[in-house]
Amino acid sequence: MALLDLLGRRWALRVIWELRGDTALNDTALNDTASTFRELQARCGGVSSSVLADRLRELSEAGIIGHSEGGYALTAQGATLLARLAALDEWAATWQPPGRPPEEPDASGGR
Amino acid sequence: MALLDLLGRRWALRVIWELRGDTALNDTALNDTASTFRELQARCGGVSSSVLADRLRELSEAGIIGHSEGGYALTAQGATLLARLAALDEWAATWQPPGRPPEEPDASGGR
DNA sequence: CAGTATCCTGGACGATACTG
DNA sequence: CAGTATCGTCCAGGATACTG
Repeated sequence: MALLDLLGRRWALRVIWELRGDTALNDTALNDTASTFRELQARCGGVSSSVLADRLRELSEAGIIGHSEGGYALTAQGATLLARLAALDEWAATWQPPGRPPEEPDASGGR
Repeated sequence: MALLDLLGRRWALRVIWELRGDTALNDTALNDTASTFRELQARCGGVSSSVLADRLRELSEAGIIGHSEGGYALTAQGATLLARLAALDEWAATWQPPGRPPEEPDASGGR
């Protein structure tokens, strides 16, 4: 699945997660809750700007996020992806890796 | 999501995918369709044995796959994960990365 | 603020050889 | 067949400095 090439990269999922709530009404016009580069960087607690820029470009090219004056936000398509990811996240919450305590709800992008 | 640490690793998803169909009836007793190490290695077209062994151990520790006399198979828990992954795969099929032709259905584990 | 340009390093991955 | 043990390579990611 080529999708995993994208989402498996560090911070990719975290960026999407941090943009939950910032959803564009359509693919070109973003709403006013869009996050700026530095905002995202702060919310992702210390990604280096080079890496963040990489992820943002990749996700943009994939049509998952969009970029406008106001900043970055999920595209309509990105929002549908988020829904599926939420389902995975839900599974991960139920997930009981044998021998370890149940996972805390955690959206961290860290490895 | 720590889950991505696991699934993002090379071949991890491919292994799960190749085991689709080989589902244990419960977590300990595997059915007779379980795949052997060499079978899996062949189906994954050229993973080195060291890496395959790593993935199999990680996925086992995660309770996603199981190992018995007959070979490897998904656990009951692993099967529920597979379902969610299928939903993602489904999304990826609909996915239209702007500028590129629609994706072929592809379960390759390659990067 | 919003990125781009460089350089460096750890560790994942792959190949290969080996044991039981 | 079913793995384990070693070793070398390569590149994603991180740090940092810089431009507009």
